[in-house]
Amino acid sequence: MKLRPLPRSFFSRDPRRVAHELLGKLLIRNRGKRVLAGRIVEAEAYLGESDPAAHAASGMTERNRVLFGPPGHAYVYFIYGQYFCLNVSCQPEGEAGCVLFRALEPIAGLKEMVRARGLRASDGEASRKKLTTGPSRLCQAMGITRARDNGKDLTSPRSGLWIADDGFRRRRITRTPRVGIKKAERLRYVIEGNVFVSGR
DNA sequence: TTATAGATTGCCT
DNA sequence: GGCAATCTATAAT
Repeated sequence: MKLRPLPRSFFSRDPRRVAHELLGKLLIRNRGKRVLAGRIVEAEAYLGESDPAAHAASGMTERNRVLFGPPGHAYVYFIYGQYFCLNVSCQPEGEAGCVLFRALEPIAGLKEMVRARGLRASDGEASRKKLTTGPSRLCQAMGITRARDNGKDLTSPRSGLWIADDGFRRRRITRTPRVGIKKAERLRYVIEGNVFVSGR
């Protein structure tokens, strides 16, 4: 399997375009000799300061500064007192915008993911499906935290967290409203029929 | 199968 | 002080 990192130019575009084209790509975590990988099956676009639901809505703060930096970098935020969510910055430097990773299909490092999620190998299919289905679940499975990963360059394998094209060609893509957002724009992108897409 | 409550921190008004 | 781009367990149907 040949893995090619996505170039920075891929992310220097409108988040809607990036979210759509990210489906089917791989999110890869290298931890020492171990490799964790999942295929992106669900993502949401968040626009810049014009998007009231985006963290960038009211300008740059200490928390969201990555969103205004160069494209292709990890924006990890802490939510509900106990969870993390992973985004990748989009648009040229100076302009905000990002894509939220909402669900992966586990590809490599399943045993590690099971352990990181606090499950047991014997837990069965129902819980196996919940391994990386949901923005905070996938962060748990891949060991993504704000302290460790916020600001990392996702276009470089050397950062230990990166995005690759392995030649996979996704099938049909559906658009729906974003999860937990009142304004009902269809900025959520999912691979149609994929079992690992999150609920709602 | 769906509905609801509770967890628990830090960001922003 | 209010509440969030969530998840889990438990209860009700």
